[in-house]
Amino acid sequence: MSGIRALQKEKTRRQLIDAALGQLSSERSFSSLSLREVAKEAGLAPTSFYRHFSDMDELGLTLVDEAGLTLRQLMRQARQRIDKGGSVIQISVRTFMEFIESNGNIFRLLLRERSGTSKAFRAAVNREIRYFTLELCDYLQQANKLDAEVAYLQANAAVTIVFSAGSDALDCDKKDLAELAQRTIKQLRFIARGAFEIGVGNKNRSEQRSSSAKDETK
Amino acid sequence: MSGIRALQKEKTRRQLIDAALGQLSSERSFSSLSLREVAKEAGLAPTSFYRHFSDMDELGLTLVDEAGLTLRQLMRQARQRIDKGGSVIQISVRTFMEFIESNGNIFRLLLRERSGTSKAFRAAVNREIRYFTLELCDYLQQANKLDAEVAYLQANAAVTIVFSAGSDALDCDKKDLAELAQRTIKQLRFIARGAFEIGVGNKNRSEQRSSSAKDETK
DNA sequence: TTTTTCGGTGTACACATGTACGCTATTTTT
DNA sequence: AAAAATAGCGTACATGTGTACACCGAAAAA
Repeated sequence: MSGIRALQKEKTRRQLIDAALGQLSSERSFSSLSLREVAKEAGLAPTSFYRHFSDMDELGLTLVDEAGLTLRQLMRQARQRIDKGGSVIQISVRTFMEFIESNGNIFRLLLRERSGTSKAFRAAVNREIRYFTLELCDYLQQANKLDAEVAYLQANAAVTIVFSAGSDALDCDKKDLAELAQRTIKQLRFIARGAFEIGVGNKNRSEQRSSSAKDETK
Repeated sequence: MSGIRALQKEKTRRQLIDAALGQLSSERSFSSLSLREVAKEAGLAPTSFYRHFSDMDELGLTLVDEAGLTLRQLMRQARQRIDKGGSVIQISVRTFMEFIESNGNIFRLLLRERSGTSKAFRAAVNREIRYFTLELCDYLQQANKLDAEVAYLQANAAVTIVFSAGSDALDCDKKDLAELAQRTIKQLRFIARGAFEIGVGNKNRSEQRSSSAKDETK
Protein backbone atom coordinates (compact mmCIF):
# COMPACT_ATOMS: atom_id res chain seq x y z
CA MET A 1 0.00 0.00 0.00
CA SER A 2 2.55 2.55 -1.14
CA GLY A 3 -0.28 4.88 -1.96
CA ILE A 4 1.04 5.60 -5.42
CA ARG A 5 -2.57 5.62 -6.48
CA ALA A 6 -3.82 8.03 -3.85
CA LEU A 7 -0.83 10.21 -4.58
CA GLN A 8 -1.60 10.46 -8.26
CA LYS A 9 -5.20 11.18 -7.44
CA GLU A 10 -4.26 14.05 -5.20
CA LYS A 11 -2.07 15.37 -7.96
CA THR A 12 -4.73 15.49 -10.63
CA ARG A 13 -7.14 16.91 -8.12
CA ARG A 14 -4.75 19.78 -7.71
CA GLN A 15 -4.56 20.07 -11.48
CA LEU A 16 -8.30 20.58 -11.53
CA ILE A 17 -8.15 23.19 -8.81
CA ASP A 18 -5.30 25.01 -10.51
CA ALA A 19 -7.03 24.78 -13.86
CA ALA A 20 -10.10 26.45 -12.40
CA LEU A 21 -8.08 29.15 -10.65
CA GLY A 22 -6.12 29.70 -13.83
CA GLN A 23 -9.22 30.38 -15.86
CA LEU A 24 -10.49 33.07 -13.52
CA SER A 25 -9.94 36.59 -14.72
CA SER A 26 -11.62 39.95 -14.73
CA GLU A 27 -13.92 38.74 -17.49
CA ARG A 28 -14.37 35.18 -16.35
CA SER A 29 -16.10 34.25 -13.14
CA PHE A 30 -16.17 30.84 -11.58
CA SER A 31 -19.86 30.43 -12.25
CA SER A 32 -19.19 31.03 -15.94
CA LEU A 33 -16.75 28.15 -16.11
CA SER A 34 -17.99 24.86 -17.44
CA LEU A 35 -17.03 21.45 -16.18
CA ARG A 36 -15.72 20.63 -19.64
CA GLU A 37 -13.50 23.67 -19.84
CA VAL A 38 -11.93 23.00 -16.49
CA ALA A 39 -11.38 19.36 -17.29
CA LYS A 40 -9.82 20.21 -20.63
CA GLU A 41 -7.51 22.80 -19.08
CA ALA A 42 -6.44 20.18 -16.56
CA GLY A 43 -5.73 17.76 -19.38
CA LEU A 44 -8.56 15.42 -18.45
CA ALA A 45 -11.50 13.92 -20.22
CA PRO A 46 -14.73 15.62 -19.15
CA THR A 47 -16.08 12.56 -17.43
CA SER A 48 -12.95 12.11 -15.37
CA PHE A 49 -13.89 15.24 -13.50
CA TYR A 50 -16.39 13.19 -11.52
CA ARG A 51 -13.67 11.06 -10.01
CA HIS A 52 -12.72 14.11 -7.94
CA PHE A 53 -15.75 16.33 -7.55
CA SER A 54 -19.41 15.46 -7.87
CA ASP A 55 -20.19 18.90 -9.09
CA MET A 56 -18.73 22.19 -10.17
CA ASP A 57 -20.20 23.52 -6.94
CA GLU A 58 -18.03 21.17 -4.95
CA LEU A 59 -14.95 22.41 -6.78
CA GLY A 60 -16.08 25.97 -6.16
CA LEU A 61 -16.41 25.49 -2.44
CA THR A 62 -12.93 24.00 -2.41
CA LEU A 63 -11.66 27.11 -4.15
CA VAL A 64 -13.29 29.32 -1.55
CA ASP A 65 -11.54 27.36 1.18
CA GLU A 66 -8.30 27.79 -0.71
CA ALA A 67 -8.94 31.52 -0.90
CA GLY A 68 -9.65 31.70 2.80
CA LEU A 69 -6.35 30.03 3.46
CA THR A 70 -4.52 32.57 1.34
CA LEU A 71 -6.30 35.31 3.20
CA ARG A 72 -5.12 34.04 6.53
CA GLN A 73 -1.56 33.76 5.27
CA LEU A 74 -1.90 37.39 4.36
CA MET A 75 -2.80 38.31 7.89
CA ARG A 76 0.09 36.44 9.34
CA GLN A 77 2.37 38.29 7.00
CA ALA A 78 0.85 41.61 8.05
CA ARG A 79 1.27 40.84 11.72
CA GLN A 80 4.91 39.99 11.22
CA ARG A 81 5.45 43.37 9.64
CA ILE A 82 3.54 45.13 12.36
CA ASP A 83 5.59 43.50 15.08
CA LYS A 84 8.63 45.05 13.47
CA GLY A 85 7.07 48.41 14.17
CA GLY A 86 5.08 50.88 12.13
CA SER A 87 1.55 52.16 11.76
CA VAL A 88 -0.87 49.27 11.99
CA ILE A 89 -3.30 50.77 9.54
CA GLN A 90 -0.69 51.72 7.01
CA ILE A 91 0.96 48.33 7.03
CA SER A 92 -2.32 46.48 6.88
CA VAL A 93 -3.52 48.40 3.88
CA ARG A 94 -0.24 48.06 2.09
CA THR A 95 -0.15 44.33 2.73
CA PHE A 96 -3.69 43.96 1.50
CA MET A 97 -2.97 45.88 -1.67
CA GLU A 98 0.03 43.71 -2.38
CA PHE A 99 -2.14 40.66 -1.85
CA ILE A 100 -4.60 41.88 -4.43
CA GLU A 101 -1.90 42.70 -6.90
CA SER A 102 -0.59 39.15 -6.85
CA ASN A 103 -3.83 37.29 -6.09
CA GLY A 104 -6.37 39.32 -7.99
CA ASN A 105 -8.33 36.38 -9.23
CA ILE A 106 -8.63 34.75 -5.86
CA PHE A 107 -9.90 38.00 -4.43
CA ARG A 108 -12.34 38.32 -7.31
CA LEU A 109 -13.63 34.88 -6.51
CA LEU A 110 -14.44 35.95 -2.97
CA LEU A 111 -16.01 39.21 -4.05
CA ARG A 112 -18.20 37.59 -6.66
CA GLU A 113 -19.36 34.55 -4.81
CA ARG A 114 -20.19 36.63 -1.78
CA SER A 115 -23.14 37.98 -3.70
CA GLY A 116 -23.50 35.00 -6.00
CA THR A 117 -26.42 32.74 -6.72
CA SER A 118 -25.49 29.88 -4.43
CA LYS A 119 -26.40 30.16 -0.79
CA ALA A 120 -23.68 27.68 0.11
CA PHE A 121 -21.08 29.82 -1.63
CA ARG A 122 -22.25 32.98 0.03
CA ALA A 123 -22.14 31.29 3.40
CA ALA A 124 -18.65 29.93 2.77
CA VAL A 125 -17.27 33.30 1.75
CA ASN A 126 -18.92 35.05 4.66
CA ARG A 127 -17.41 32.49 7.00
CA GLU A 128 -13.93 33.27 5.72
CA ILE A 129 -14.50 36.98 6.05
CA ARG A 130 -15.84 36.49 9.54
CA TYR A 131 -12.62 34.75 10.60
CA PHE A 132 -10.72 37.62 9.14
CA THR A 133 -12.84 40.13 11.01
CA LEU A 134 -12.72 38.31 14.32
CA GLU A 135 -8.95 38.17 14.33
CA LEU A 136 -8.79 41.88 13.69
CA CYS A 137 -11.37 42.37 16.42
CA ASP A 138 -9.22 40.51 18.94
CA TYR A 139 -6.26 42.60 18.00
CA LEU A 140 -8.14 45.88 18.36
CA GLN A 141 -9.64 44.87 21.64
CA GLN A 142 -6.37 44.16 23.33
CA ALA A 143 -4.19 46.71 21.56
CA ASN A 144 -6.59 49.60 22.00
CA LYS A 145 -8.38 48.37 25.11
CA LEU A 146 -11.72 48.79 23.48
CA ASP A 147 -15.11 47.64 24.57
CA ALA A 148 -15.94 44.32 22.90
CA GLU A 149 -18.87 45.67 20.94
CA VAL A 150 -17.03 48.75 19.80
CA ALA A 151 -14.05 46.66 18.76
CA TYR A 152 -16.25 44.35 16.72
CA LEU A 153 -18.02 47.20 15.01
CA GLN A 154 -14.73 48.83 14.19
CA ALA A 155 -13.22 45.60 12.87
CA ASN A 156 -16.28 44.91 10.76
CA ALA A 157 -16.33 48.39 9.31
CA ALA A 158 -12.61 48.33 8.62
CA VAL A 159 -12.80 45.03 6.80
CA THR A 160 -15.70 46.31 4.75
CA ILE A 161 -13.78 49.42 3.76
CA VAL A 162 -10.64 47.49 2.91
CA PHE A 163 -12.50 44.91 0.83
CA SER A 164 -14.28 47.65 -1.03
CA ALA A 165 -10.98 49.38 -1.70
CA GLY A 166 -9.63 46.07 -2.91
CA SER A 167 -12.52 45.80 -5.29
CA ASP A 168 -11.76 49.27 -6.64
CA ALA A 169 -8.11 48.39 -6.92
CA LEU A 170 -8.95 45.56 -9.29
CA ASP A 171 -10.25 48.00 -11.89
CA CYS A 172 -7.72 50.70 -11.10
CA ASP A 173 -4.87 51.97 -13.22
CA LYS A 174 -1.66 51.05 -11.52
CA LYS A 175 -0.68 54.67 -11.14
CA ASP A 176 -3.83 55.51 -9.17
CA LEU A 177 -3.26 52.69 -6.75
CA ALA A 178 -1.15 54.68 -4.31
CA GLU A 179 -3.81 57.37 -4.03
CA LEU A 180 -6.47 54.77 -3.45
CA ALA A 181 -4.38 53.31 -0.66
CA GLN A 182 -3.94 56.76 0.89
CA ARG A 183 -7.66 57.42 0.84
CA THR A 184 -8.35 54.05 2.37
CA ILE A 185 -5.88 54.73 5.14
CA LYS A 186 -7.59 58.01 5.93
CA GLN A 187 -10.98 56.33 6.04
CA LEU A 188 -9.70 53.68 8.39
CA ARG A 189 -8.39 56.47 10.61
CA PHE A 190 -11.81 58.06 10.68
CA ILE A 191 -13.22 54.80 11.89
CA ALA A 192 -10.50 54.22 14.44
CA ARG A 193 -10.77 57.72 15.80
CA GLY A 194 -14.54 57.62 15.94
CA ALA A 195 -14.55 54.25 17.64
CA PHE A 196 -12.03 55.51 20.17
CA GLU A 197 -13.90 58.72 20.96
CA ILE A 198 -17.27 57.08 21.16
CA GLY A 199 -15.93 54.03 22.96
CA VAL A 200 -14.45 56.20 25.68
CA GLY A 201 -17.66 58.13 25.92
CA ASN A 202 -19.51 54.88 26.47
CA LYS A 203 -17.39 53.81 29.40
CA ASN A 204 -17.15 57.13 31.07
CA ARG A 205 -19.79 59.45 29.94
CA SER A 206 -18.69 63.05 29.31
CA GLU A 207 -15.59 62.82 31.40
CA GLN A 208 -12.06 62.29 30.10
CA ARG A 209 -13.25 63.26 26.66
CA SER A 210 -10.91 63.07 23.71
CA SER A 211 -7.79 63.02 25.80
CA SER A 212 -4.35 61.68 25.04
CA ALA A 213 -5.20 60.31 21.64
CA LYS A 214 -2.18 58.07 21.32
CA ASP A 215 -4.18 55.67 19.19
CA GLU A 216 -4.00 55.08 15.48
CA THR A 217 -5.86 58.15 14.33
CA LYS A 218 -3.30 60.82 13.81
CA MET B 1 -48.76 59.40 -37.37
CA SER B 2 -50.65 58.57 -34.23
CA GLY B 3 -47.67 56.58 -33.05
CA ILE B 4 -49.75 53.55 -32.19
CA ARG B 5 -46.83 51.55 -33.47
CA ALA B 6 -44.13 53.24 -31.41
CA LEU B 7 -46.42 52.98 -28.45
CA GLN B 8 -46.81 49.25 -28.75
CA LYS B 9 -43.08 48.90 -29.20
CA GLU B 10 -42.37 50.77 -26.02
CA LYS B 11 -44.86 48.54 -24.27
CA THR B 12 -43.26 45.26 -25.25
CA ARG B 13 -39.86 46.75 -24.51
CA ARG B 14 -41.06 47.27 -20.99
CA GLN B 15 -42.34 43.72 -20.94
CA LEU B 16 -38.83 42.54 -21.70
CA ILE B 17 -37.34 44.71 -18.97
CA ASP B 18 -39.93 43.59 -16.47
CA ALA B 19 -39.51 39.98 -17.49
CA ALA B 20 -35.78 40.22 -16.81
CA LEU B 21 -36.28 41.96 -13.49
CA GLY B 22 -38.90 39.43 -12.57
CA GLN B 23 -36.56 36.51 -13.07
CA LEU B 24 -33.90 37.92 -10.77
CA SER B 25 -33.77 36.36 -7.36
CA SER B 26 -31.32 35.29 -4.73
CA GLU B 27 -30.46 32.24 -6.82
CA ARG B 28 -30.70 33.79 -10.25
CA SER B 29 -28.37 36.51 -11.46
CA PHE B 30 -28.80 38.54 -14.59
CA SER B 31 -25.78 36.95 -16.21
CA SER B 32 -27.39 33.56 -15.71
CA LEU B 33 -30.47 34.57 -17.65
CA SER B 34 -30.71 33.52 -21.26
CA LEU B 35 -32.18 35.55 -24.05
CA ARG B 36 -34.69 32.80 -24.66
CA GLU B 37 -35.88 32.70 -21.08
CA VAL B 38 -36.42 36.42 -20.96
CA ALA B 39 -38.24 36.44 -24.28
CA LYS B 40 -40.45 33.57 -23.19
CA GLU B 41 -41.29 35.25 -19.88
CA ALA B 42 -42.21 38.38 -21.82
CA GLY B 43 -44.46 36.32 -24.07
CA LEU B 44 -42.30 36.81 -27.13
CA ALA B 45 -40.64 34.57 -29.66
CA PRO B 46 -36.90 34.40 -29.02
CA THR B 47 -36.00 36.16 -32.23
CA SER B 48 -38.30 39.08 -31.45
CA PHE B 49 -35.94 40.03 -28.70
CA TYR B 50 -33.64 41.55 -31.29
CA ARG B 51 -36.25 44.12 -32.29
CA HIS B 52 -35.56 45.80 -28.97
CA PHE B 53 -32.04 44.96 -27.85
CA SER B 54 -29.10 43.79 -29.88
CA ASP B 55 -27.79 41.81 -26.97
CA MET B 56 -28.50 40.64 -23.47
CA ASP B 57 -25.77 43.05 -22.46
CA GLU B 58 -27.76 45.95 -23.82
CA LEU B 59 -30.77 44.87 -21.79
CA GLY B 60 -28.53 44.52 -18.76
CA LEU B 61 -27.19 48.03 -19.04
CA THR B 62 -30.74 49.28 -19.31
CA LEU B 63 -31.55 47.47 -16.09
CA VAL B 64 -28.61 49.09 -14.35
CA ASP B 65 -29.88 52.49 -15.42
CA GLU B 66 -33.28 51.54 -14.11
CA ALA B 67 -31.70 50.56 -10.81
CA GLY B 68 -29.81 53.83 -10.59
CA LEU B 69 -33.07 55.66 -11.07
CA THR B 70 -34.66 53.74 -8.24
CA LEU B 71 -31.68 54.55 -6.10
CA ARG B 72 -32.05 58.25 -6.68
CA GLN B 73 -35.74 58.10 -5.88
CA LEU B 74 -34.69 56.54 -2.64
CA MET B 75 -32.47 59.47 -1.81
CA ARG B 76 -35.16 61.97 -2.54
CA GLN B 77 -37.44 60.10 -0.22
CA ALA B 78 -34.79 60.11 2.49
CA ARG B 79 -34.20 63.82 2.14
CA GLN B 80 -37.89 64.50 2.49
CA ARG B 81 -37.94 62.61 5.74
CA ILE B 82 -34.81 64.34 6.98
CA ASP B 83 -36.26 67.76 6.30
CA LYS B 84 -39.10 66.84 8.62
CA GLY B 85 -36.50 66.53 11.36
CA GLY B 86 -34.65 63.61 12.90
CA SER B 87 -31.23 62.03 12.93
CA VAL B 88 -29.79 62.04 9.43
CA ILE B 89 -27.96 58.78 9.89
CA GLN B 90 -30.85 56.97 11.45
CA ILE B 91 -33.30 58.04 8.80
CA SER B 92 -30.92 57.26 5.97
CA VAL B 93 -30.25 53.76 7.19
CA ARG B 94 -33.90 53.07 7.79
CA THR B 95 -34.82 54.32 4.35
CA PHE B 96 -32.13 52.23 2.76
CA MET B 97 -33.25 49.11 4.58
CA GLU B 98 -36.80 49.65 3.46
CA PHE B 99 -35.55 50.05 -0.08
CA ILE B 100 -33.82 46.72 0.09
CA GLU B 101 -36.80 45.02 1.57
CA SER B 102 -38.97 46.02 -1.37
CA ASN B 103 -36.34 46.13 -4.11
CA GLY B 104 -34.08 43.27 -3.14
CA ASN B 105 -33.54 42.03 -6.64
CA ILE B 106 -32.65 45.42 -8.04
CA PHE B 107 -30.12 45.86 -5.28
CA ARG B 108 -28.77 42.39 -5.96
CA LEU B 109 -28.32 43.36 -9.57
CA LEU B 110 -26.14 46.31 -8.57
CA LEU B 111 -24.13 44.29 -6.07
CA ARG B 112 -23.47 41.47 -8.48
CA GLU B 113 -22.70 43.40 -11.61
CA ARG B 114 -20.37 45.69 -9.70
CA SER B 115 -17.94 42.80 -9.52
CA GLY B 116 -19.19 41.02 -12.61
CA THR B 117 -17.44 39.90 -15.74
CA SER B 118 -18.35 42.81 -17.97
CA LYS B 119 -16.27 45.94 -17.72
CA ALA B 120 -19.15 47.99 -19.12
CA PHE B 121 -21.45 46.70 -16.39
CA ARG B 122 -18.96 47.41 -13.67
CA ALA B 123 -18.46 50.92 -14.99
CA ALA B 124 -22.20 51.54 -15.20
CA VAL B 125 -22.82 50.40 -11.64
CA ASN B 126 -19.90 52.39 -10.31
CA ARG B 127 -21.23 55.46 -12.06
CA GLU B 128 -24.57 55.10 -10.32
CA ILE B 129 -22.90 54.63 -6.98
CA ARG B 130 -20.71 57.64 -7.61
CA TYR B 131 -23.76 59.83 -8.15
CA PHE B 132 -25.13 58.51 -4.93
CA THR B 133 -21.89 59.25 -3.12
CA LEU B 134 -21.46 62.72 -4.55
CA GLU B 135 -24.89 63.82 -3.48
CA LEU B 136 -24.18 62.64 0.02
CA CYS B 137 -20.83 64.40 -0.15
CA ASP B 138 -22.48 67.71 -1.03
CA TYR B 139 -24.87 67.31 1.80
CA LEU B 140 -22.15 66.56 4.34
CA GLN B 141 -20.00 69.39 3.13
CA GLN B 142 -22.62 72.04 3.62
CA ALA B 143 -24.44 70.57 6.59
CA ASN B 144 -21.31 69.82 8.60
CA LYS B 145 -19.02 72.45 7.09
CA LEU B 146 -16.41 69.88 6.29
CA ASP B 147 -13.34 70.15 4.18
CA ALA B 148 -14.06 68.90 0.65
CA GLU B 149 -11.68 65.98 0.84
CA VAL B 150 -12.83 64.92 4.27
CA ALA B 151 -16.45 65.14 3.18
CA TYR B 152 -15.78 62.97 0.17
CA LEU B 153 -13.92 60.37 2.17
CA GLN B 154 -16.69 60.26 4.71
CA ALA B 155 -19.38 59.99 2.05
CA ASN B 156 -17.51 57.25 0.27
CA ALA B 157 -16.93 55.27 3.44
CA ALA B 158 -20.53 55.70 4.53
CA VAL B 159 -21.90 54.47 1.22
CA THR B 160 -19.57 51.49 1.35
CA ILE B 161 -20.75 50.57 4.83
CA VAL B 162 -24.40 50.99 3.96
CA PHE B 163 -24.13 48.93 0.78
CA SER B 164 -22.33 46.21 2.66
CA ALA B 165 -25.03 46.22 5.30
CA GLY B 166 -27.59 46.02 2.53
CA SER B 167 -25.83 42.99 1.17
CA ASP B 168 -25.95 41.36 4.59
CA ALA B 169 -29.59 42.27 4.93
CA LEU B 170 -30.41 40.27 1.82
CA ASP B 171 -29.39 37.04 3.53
CA CYS B 172 -30.65 38.03 6.93
CA ASP B 173 -33.54 36.64 8.92
CA LYS B 174 -36.16 39.30 9.21
CA LYS B 175 -35.88 39.30 12.96
CA ASP B 176 -32.16 40.14 12.87
CA LEU B 177 -32.71 43.06 10.57
CA ALA B 178 -33.26 45.64 13.29
CA GLU B 179 -30.00 44.70 14.99
CA LEU B 180 -28.13 44.94 11.72
CA ALA B 181 -29.54 48.41 11.23
CA GLN B 182 -28.46 49.42 14.72
CA ARG B 183 -24.93 48.22 14.15
CA THR B 184 -24.77 50.03 10.85
CA ILE B 185 -25.92 53.23 12.48
CA LYS B 186 -23.17 52.95 15.08
CA GLN B 187 -20.57 52.37 12.42
CA LEU B 188 -21.71 55.40 10.50
CA ARG B 189 -21.38 57.40 13.70
CA PHE B 190 -17.82 56.21 14.10
CA ILE B 191 -17.08 57.52 10.67
CA ALA B 192 -18.89 60.80 11.17
CA ARG B 193 -17.20 61.41 14.47
CA GLY B 194 -13.79 60.48 13.18
CA ALA B 195 -14.21 62.67 10.11
CA PHE B 196 -15.30 65.55 12.29
CA GLU B 197 -12.46 65.24 14.77
CA ILE B 198 -9.80 64.75 12.15
CA GLY B 199 -11.27 67.32 9.83
CA VAL B 200 -11.16 69.96 12.53
CA GLY B 201 -7.62 68.97 13.34
CA ASN B 202 -6.69 69.50 9.72
CA LYS B 203 -8.00 73.02 9.58
CA ASN B 204 -6.76 74.17 12.89
CA ARG B 205 -4.08 71.99 14.25
CA SER B 206 -4.26 71.19 17.98
CA GLU B 207 -6.50 74.11 18.77
CA GLN B 208 -10.25 73.97 19.23
CA ARG B 209 -10.04 70.23 19.69
CA SER B 210 -13.17 68.19 20.01
CA SER B 211 -15.29 71.16 20.91
CA SER B 212 -19.00 71.68 20.47
CA ALA B 213 -19.71 68.31 18.98
CA LYS B 214 -23.16 69.17 17.75
CA ASP B 215 -22.68 66.87 14.81
CA GLU B 216 -24.19 63.47 14.15
CA THR B 217 -22.01 61.38 16.39
CA LYS B 218 -23.69 61.25 19.77
C1' DT C 1 -54.46 53.68 -53.14
C1' DT C 2 -50.14 51.90 -53.49
C1' DT C 3 -45.83 51.21 -51.45
C1' DT C 4 -42.71 50.86 -47.71
C1' DT C 5 -41.55 49.98 -43.05
C1' DC C 6 -41.27 47.10 -39.21
C1' DG C 7 -42.73 44.32 -34.93
C1' DG C 8 -43.52 39.65 -34.41
C1' DT C 9 -43.45 34.50 -35.82
C1' DG C 10 -41.66 29.78 -36.88
C1' DT C 11 -38.11 26.98 -38.76
C1' DA C 12 -33.53 25.64 -38.82
C1' DC C 13 -28.74 25.07 -37.66
C1' DA C 14 -24.34 24.69 -35.44
C1' DC C 15 -22.65 24.49 -31.10
C1' DA C 16 -21.71 23.70 -26.04
C1' DT C 17 -23.24 21.67 -22.04
C1' DG C 18 -23.86 17.85 -18.19
C1' DT C 19 -23.69 13.26 -17.58
C1' DA C 20 -24.91 8.02 -18.19
C1' DC C 21 -22.54 3.96 -19.64
C1' DG C 22 -19.13 0.61 -20.71
C1' DC C 23 -14.21 -0.27 -21.37
C1' DT C 24 -9.18 -0.50 -20.14
C1' DA C 25 -5.05 -0.59 -17.55
C1' DT C 26 -3.01 -0.45 -13.35
C1' DT C 27 -2.84 -0.46 -8.47
C1' DT C 28 -4.49 -2.56 -4.27
C1' DT C 29 -6.38 -6.19 -1.67
C1' DT C 30 -7.22 -10.90 -0.83
C1' DA D 1 -1.40 -15.51 -8.18
C1' DA D 2 -6.14 -14.26 -8.38
C1' DA D 3 -9.63 -10.93 -7.49
C1' DA D 4 -11.37 -6.42 -6.60
C1' DA D 5 -11.16 -1.59 -6.90
C1' DT D 6 -10.59 2.53 -9.39
C1' DA D 7 -8.57 6.62 -12.18
C1' DG D 8 -9.14 7.80 -16.65
C1' DC D 9 -11.00 7.40 -21.50
C1' DG D 10 -14.33 7.56 -25.50
C1' DT D 11 -18.90 7.34 -27.16
C1' DA D 12 -23.43 8.89 -27.07
C1' DC D 13 -27.50 11.49 -26.09
C1' DA D 14 -30.89 14.81 -24.65
C1' DT D 15 -31.19 19.54 -23.77
C1' DG D 16 -30.49 24.53 -24.02
C1' DT D 17 -28.20 28.17 -26.39
C1' DG D 18 -27.64 32.34 -29.85
C1' DT D 19 -28.98 33.74 -34.08
C1' DA D 20 -29.65 33.62 -39.44
C1' DC D 21 -33.42 33.57 -42.58
C1' DA D 22 -37.80 33.91 -44.83
C1' DC D 23 -42.29 35.25 -44.05
C1' DC D 24 -46.67 37.77 -42.50
C1' DG D 25 -49.85 41.46 -41.42
C1' DA D 26 -50.69 45.89 -39.93
C1' DA D 27 -49.23 50.57 -39.50
C1' DA D 28 -47.01 54.49 -41.77
C1' DA D 29 -45.50 57.03 -45.74
C1' DA D 30 -45.90 58.05 -50.55
